[in-house]
Amino acid sequence: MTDTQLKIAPIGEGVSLKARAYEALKTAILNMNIYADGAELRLDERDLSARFGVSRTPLREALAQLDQEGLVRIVARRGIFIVRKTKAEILEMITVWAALESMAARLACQAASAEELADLHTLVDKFSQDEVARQMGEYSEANIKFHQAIIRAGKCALIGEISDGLFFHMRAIRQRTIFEQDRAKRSIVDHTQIVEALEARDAETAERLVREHTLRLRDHVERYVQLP
Amino acid sequence: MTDTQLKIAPIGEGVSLKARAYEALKTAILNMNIYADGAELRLDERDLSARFGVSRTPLREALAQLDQEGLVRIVARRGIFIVRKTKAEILEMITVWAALESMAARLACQAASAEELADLHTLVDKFSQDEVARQMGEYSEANIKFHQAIIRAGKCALIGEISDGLFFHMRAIRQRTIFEQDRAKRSIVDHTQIVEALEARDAETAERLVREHTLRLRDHVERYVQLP
DNA sequence: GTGTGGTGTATGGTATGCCAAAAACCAGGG
DNA sequence: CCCTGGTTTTTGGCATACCATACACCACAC
Repeated sequence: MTDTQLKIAPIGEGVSLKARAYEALKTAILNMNIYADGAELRLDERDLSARFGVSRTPLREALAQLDQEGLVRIVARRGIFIVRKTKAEILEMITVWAALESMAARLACQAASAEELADLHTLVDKFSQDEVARQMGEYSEANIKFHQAIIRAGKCALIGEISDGLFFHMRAIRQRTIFEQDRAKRSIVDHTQIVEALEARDAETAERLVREHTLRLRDHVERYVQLP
Repeated sequence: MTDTQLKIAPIGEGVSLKARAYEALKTAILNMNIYADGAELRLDERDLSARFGVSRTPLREALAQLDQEGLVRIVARRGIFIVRKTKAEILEMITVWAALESMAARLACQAASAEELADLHTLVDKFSQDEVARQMGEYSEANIKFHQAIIRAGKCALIGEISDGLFFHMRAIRQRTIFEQDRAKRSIVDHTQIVEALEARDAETAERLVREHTLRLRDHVERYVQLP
């Protein structure tokens, strides 16, 4: 495919300061272990604006957005605090995730292309063949990819958006690899069955398997994961 | 119950100007028929701040929040535009709604109190008995209450939050009573069956019925509703 | 020592003004 | 009449200054 149009170089960072501050803060919060004991959960507008080199205005807008997304909580004349999700909130997020991904699986039975199904198949095969050699971290990556691929195959952008938000909130927890403890083998079996149902275009079964798989994760977290 | 505590009057509206501007704008947009031909879909920061009697800063923050929620779209140096949802987006919202409410129904089979089930029963009986006499508007109200009651009975706050957002976005459409055209009788049957399944604590059936009910609405909209 | 009231300080909320880019407008030439 | 170029206006983005309140600290009375 030859370009007949002149592609304009993106000159400066065409992004607004607000958007950049938002991304910077989001990744900063993500890469921080907010569950550590001595973690500084308080942010200061003036300090941040000085460190970013921008004024408070765009920074405040970025923080307001993070507040709305639930990553931080802004309290008037008190401060801005990084939110630690409670266990109950985590469980609710997994529940919603189960609802959305199972619906995505249902949709995928109609909407998924043969190529997407092949990709899913590959994802499963890949880490079932040499599961032993894999480190938990790599398995976790593949695990995430698998679930995201199902959601994508459902072709419902809104499900994808909401799920992405949930994934983000849970990443701080998932990093501790607690979720996957002792669940890898069971997951591989589950995933295999899910792919089979998708390939058979069996919506009822695919939906049920995905839902049960994720709700089992929910129960696992409820029973064995302890959160501050 | 006698109050032994001194109830402090809320002196001034303890709410921030941003929050008030947000609410005002939200209801204003809601009460506006944005699908009319001559509808003014453009907002102006300075004009709004003058009309509200507040400065641009809190107003901008309120608008930024509405932007994130998808009610308006802010384009730098172009303007702020009220968003008209496309038909595809409406269909996706109904799909997500189906996923969430069916999960809520499943949860409700475990979590719903006898009282909540009785309330649901009442809601169904109420407008099945004298459905003929009801105006479509009243039916629509009862319809919404029914679905919200199911979600509440599931006891998952996050499902409630997300659903509320979806409901809001669809209200502009629902006001046109297009959704319910020719669907009232079928809905009443559906609702009756749903309540029966809930009362039987039959999670599988309740989930399936709710999902099918909402997905039928989706198909109805897809086929018969025409959006600009 | 303890409680109380005042005062200073930190911090988010708000108002205001300027800036740059996009759009609208306008004048001139063909 | 239409295109073209520049100029003005509009509009959201950003910086800055000030405000109001929650909190901490301290002096003082008991």
